[in-house]
Amino acid sequence: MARASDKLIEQLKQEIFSGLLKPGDQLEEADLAVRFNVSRTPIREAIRSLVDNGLLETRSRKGAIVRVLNAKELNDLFEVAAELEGMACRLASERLTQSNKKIIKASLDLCQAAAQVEDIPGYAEANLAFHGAIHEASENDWLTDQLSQIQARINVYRLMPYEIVGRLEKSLVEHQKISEAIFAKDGLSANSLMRDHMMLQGARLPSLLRALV
Amino acid sequence: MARASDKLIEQLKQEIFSGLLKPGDQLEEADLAVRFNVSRTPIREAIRSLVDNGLLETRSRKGAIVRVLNAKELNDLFEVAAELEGMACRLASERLTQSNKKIIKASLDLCQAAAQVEDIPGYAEANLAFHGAIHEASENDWLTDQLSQIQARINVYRLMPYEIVGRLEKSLVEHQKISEAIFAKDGLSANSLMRDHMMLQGARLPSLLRALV
DNA sequence: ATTAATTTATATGGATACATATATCAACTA
DNA sequence: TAGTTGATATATGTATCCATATAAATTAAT
Repeated sequence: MARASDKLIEQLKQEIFSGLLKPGDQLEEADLAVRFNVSRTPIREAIRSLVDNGLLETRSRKGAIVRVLNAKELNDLFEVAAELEGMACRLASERLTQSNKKIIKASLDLCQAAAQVEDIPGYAEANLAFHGAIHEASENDWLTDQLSQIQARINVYRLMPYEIVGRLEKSLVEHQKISEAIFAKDGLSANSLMRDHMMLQGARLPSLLRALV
Repeated sequence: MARASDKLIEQLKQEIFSGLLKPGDQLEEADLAVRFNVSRTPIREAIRSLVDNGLLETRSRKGAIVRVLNAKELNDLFEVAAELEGMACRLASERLTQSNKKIIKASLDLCQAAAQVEDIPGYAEANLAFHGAIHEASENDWLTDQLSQIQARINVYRLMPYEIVGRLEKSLVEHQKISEAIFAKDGLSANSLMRDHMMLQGARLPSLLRALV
């Protein structure tokens, strides 16, 4: 039997990522205990975990709130994300196996299919698959781990209604170029192409923040 | 008043980093509760935190043990550390302020002083100061945070008696070159010099692991 | 009427009591 | 003698209880 707190962690993460819990929202242990029909103990453990994870923050005796990232913090986060994504591309170039190549290609096809019919949620999913495929191809588990954590953090700020006028097409082209560089084992190009790709996302941050209310 | 679990976390970290608790050692909640004269509750919170931090690991109903990193995991960790340290150098080159420059210089002097008299613990401390100064100069708080966490992890494996025959001198020269590149605002060189510097450390891993018993 | 102080309520931090799963050891059978 | 099964013990997981700090509200004083 899985621990109750583990389920709670997943559930709360979902609620944060889905936007149900918005940055700044307060979490009260007693309320959560009633909602999830468990005692306060596993609730407290889950909250602690999420605090350590950086998704919540606490002030002494003031309970936990969903952490709010300001513009600089988000920018810093994106910079690190861009660097590590670029690193993954470099390593993938150096260590590419046939099977990983296939997986990257498949995810790229998904991106293309979604882009053609302008299926935005579909593209978002395919996009994650594409990046995930590259992470795996890096063969560095620590890196893969870090990136999935960072991605989770970024996703909190990504799901709000955002206009992607023509951005799907551009993103797809960038993906294609990145893949080509990896397949050509050109780690240097793959690295910088991915970094640029990520930084373009990051450049949209200010408008995201404004949308945040 | 600080929370009891916070103090426990620091204490347990110290014991892990100091080698008192070795990888594989089991931590029993009741024992710790007696040792620290608190109830099991803060003990459990501390353990959870350390598990999330990656310093401990748990299996269902089997309690917590000090996490053991195998050769590949350590290698993966070093690769990421090297990349992020390099990134810090690049950013420091781009954003260097006069005050940060002074701090880097000061830490470099500490390294030199320690190296001249072959003061190994002194050099280790100066080394941390040097890297820390560069982290700060990157002006990226997220990066600084990640690096300090990674450094803590690496330190667990670093404190065992390791021979540094002539390594102090070499390390110092590398530090000097890195600083020069940063001061010349040559981010590209600073990045790769630091990456190489870190990877040299990483290359000593196999012997470290053998020393681990 | 406004502000400050005291009291009261409530939510977090910590201790303890209780439930349950796993491991160890012993006994019995093949 | 070796292996399997069952009972007991122990450590983890959960619930609840108690203490205390903080916040809110009410009252009193200027």
